[in-house]
Amino acid sequence: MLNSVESSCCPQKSKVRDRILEAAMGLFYRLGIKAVGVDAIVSEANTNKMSLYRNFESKDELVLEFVKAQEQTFRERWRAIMAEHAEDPKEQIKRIFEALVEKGLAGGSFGCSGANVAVELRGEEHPAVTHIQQTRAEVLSIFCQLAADAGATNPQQLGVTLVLLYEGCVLSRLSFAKEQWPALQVAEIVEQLLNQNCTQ
Amino acid sequence: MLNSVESSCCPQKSKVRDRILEAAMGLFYRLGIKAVGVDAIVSEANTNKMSLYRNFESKDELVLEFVKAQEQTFRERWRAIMAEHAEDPKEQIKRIFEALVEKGLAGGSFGCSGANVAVELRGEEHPAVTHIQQTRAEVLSIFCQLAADAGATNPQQLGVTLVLLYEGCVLSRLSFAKEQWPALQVAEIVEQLLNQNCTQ
DNA sequence: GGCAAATGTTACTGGTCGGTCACAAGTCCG
DNA sequence: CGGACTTGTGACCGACCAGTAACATTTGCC
Repeated sequence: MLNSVESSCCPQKSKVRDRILEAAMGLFYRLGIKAVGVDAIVSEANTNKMSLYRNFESKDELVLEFVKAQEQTFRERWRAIMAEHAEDPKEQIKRIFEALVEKGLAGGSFGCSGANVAVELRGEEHPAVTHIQQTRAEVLSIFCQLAADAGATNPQQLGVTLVLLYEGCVLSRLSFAKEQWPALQVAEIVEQLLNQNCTQ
Repeated sequence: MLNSVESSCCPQKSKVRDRILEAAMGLFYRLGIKAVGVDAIVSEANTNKMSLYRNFESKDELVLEFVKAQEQTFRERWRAIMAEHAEDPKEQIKRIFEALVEKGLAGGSFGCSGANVAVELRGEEHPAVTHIQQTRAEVLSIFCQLAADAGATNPQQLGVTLVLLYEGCVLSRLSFAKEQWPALQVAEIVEQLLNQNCTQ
C-alpha cells in the first residue's frame, strides 16, 4: 500500500530489484513466460522469493516490466540507427533491416520478445499485451514516415509493406530453421523496393 | 507396448479419441499449449483423463498430433485455392493472400497455430518444432515455384518476398490491434509486386 | 444372452506453481 | 555503539500439474 517513503537519499531503489529483473528478462526471453517460474528467476538472480515479492507485486508485474524494458532498448537501438544516418531516410530503412538480420543470426536469438509475449498471453487480458500493440502501431507509423521521407510515391503503402516485411523477418525466426530463415535476403529486397517505389 | 490388436473390423480407432483431439486442438489454438491442462481438455471433450491417456501417450503426443492435423487442413486449404485457379499462378498467389486476410479477420483468429507452438516451445526440443520448420520450408519453396510460374524475373527473390509478407501478415495478428493489422492492405501490395516483377 | 472391448469413475501420486509468513542475518549511517 | 532498513532463510499455503491404479459401467458384436 505505502510506496516506500523515498528513504533518505537513495536514487536507485535497490540492487536486488535490478538483478531480479535482469534474470527474469533473460529467462523470459529465452524460454518464455509460462515456461519460467518465479523460483527459477530468483535462483538465477542469486536471491530469494521474498526479495522478489518485496520489489514486485506479482509475476505479472514482472512480465509487464520486462516488456517495458525491452521496448526501451528497442527504441534506443532504432534511435541510434536513425542518428547514424540522419537526413538519409533510405539508408535508415536499409540499416534497420540489416541490424535485424545481424541480431537474428547472433547466438541466443529468439525472435521478438514482444510478439512472443503476445502469443503466450493470448486469451488473457494482460496489460502487457495492449502495451505491445501500441508499440507495434508506432513502428508502423515510423515506417510510413520514413517512406514519406524517402520520397515514396505511395508512402502509406510502402510503410505497410516495410512493416510486413519487418514483422515477417522477426517473427518467423522461430518457425524456420536458422539456415533457411528467409530474412537473410531481405536486404536486397528492401533495396529494390525502395528503388522501385521512390521518386529520386 | 502392444499396439491394439486391430480388433475385428473397426476402421476408426474410437470416438473418444477424436473428441479429445478436437477439444485439444480448439483449446491449444485459442489459449496456447502451456495455458491448457489435460483436465481442461478432457472436460471440454466430455470425457475423462483415463480415456485421454489410453489414446495418447502423453500431452506432448497430443501436441504433436495437433500440429500435424493443423498442417493437414492447411495443405488442403492451399490445394483448394490452387485448384480453383489452376494455370493462373498470379491469381493463385493473390487468392492465397486474400484468404489469409479473410481468415485473420474472422472471429476467433489467433494467428498461425504452428508459429505459436514454435514460440511456446522454444527452449525445448520438441518433435513438433522440427515438424513446423519443415512445413515452413515447404511454404517457401511453394512460393518460389509460384513466382517462377508467374514469370518472375527473379523467382527466388520474389518467392522470399512473398513468404516474408505472408509470415508478416499471419504472425503479426496477435501483436497488432485488429483494426490496425497491416495485413489489411496486403492484397494491393502483392498485386503491385507481381506487376512490377513479372514479365508478362 | 453373453462376452470382450471401450469407456467412465474415483482417488491418488509426486511435483511444481504463485504467493506469504515469521524470523534471522546483514548492511549502512549517524 | 545502536538503530533502521534491506536482504536472506525455511517452512508453509492452496491450487494446479501430468500421469496412474483399481474398479465399475457401458457399448457393440457374435
